[in-house]
Amino acid sequence: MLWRIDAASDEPLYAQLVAQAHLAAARGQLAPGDRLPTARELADSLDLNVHTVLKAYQQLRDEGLIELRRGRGAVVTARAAADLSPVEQALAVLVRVAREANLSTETLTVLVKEAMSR
Amino acid sequence: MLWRIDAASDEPLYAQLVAQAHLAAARGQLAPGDRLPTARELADSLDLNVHTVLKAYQQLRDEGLIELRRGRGAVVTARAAADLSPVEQALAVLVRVAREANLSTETLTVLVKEAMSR
DNA sequence: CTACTTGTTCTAGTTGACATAGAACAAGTA
DNA sequence: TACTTGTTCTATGTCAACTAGAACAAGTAG
Repeated sequence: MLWRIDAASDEPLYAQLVAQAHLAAARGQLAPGDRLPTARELADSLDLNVHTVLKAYQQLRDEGLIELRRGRGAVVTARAAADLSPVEQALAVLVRVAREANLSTETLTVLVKEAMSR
Repeated sequence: MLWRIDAASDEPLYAQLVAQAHLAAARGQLAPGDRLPTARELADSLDLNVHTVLKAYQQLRDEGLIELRRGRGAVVTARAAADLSPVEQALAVLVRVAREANLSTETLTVLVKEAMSR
């Protein structure tokens, strides 16, 4: 899969990695059993710190997308096959109506987090 | 309107204020022509710094919800009547499908910001 | 068994956004 | 004119994110 990181974004680097992995899995670019690059490899190629990548991997593990084993690296789990297309569709709708209401990205983010915490 | 601020939230205080004002306007608790408390007043009652409140007010002005005038304070604009119910509905859908896909709030936030930036 | 790989854990330092604090100022109100 | 209130400026403290380096543990591969 292709990793695209925006260092200028206000979104944490590790969170960007997590989101990208989810999208890749949803698009079939990551199949169950596939291996992600080792943390040290990915950190090298993206010019990030190993710890940043590891934080992303650990969150991906918490979310059930990968398994982590010492000496072996990160392996995509069976559960990773989850279909994200409903999410992308819901996202598109949300963005459209939010724009119509003149909501800033920041404001919308607060609303999303609030809605998720309920 | 009632202001509810969560100091423990990872969401910036000013952003919480902005989101709350939008919700209040959408729910009719803020009608065009209404005045918000002055920045100094609101800062006092919420135990925040004036600058924090002013930052929220300035963003609300940028988003077209209020007008700011020295000596007078913050007045809700006509545009504030925008209906947020489509947004709340879209939010509910998004949260449901995101939960089904096991996405964390953090991950979903990245996806939202990415979608808004396109 | 041995050598190597790779995630885990620890400490430490830097940076930038957020929030606080205080002050002077400008533009409007009464 | 006196007062209110947003605007702008400087300064400071705090915290998460990121970087950095090291030692360690558990697995892989020969």
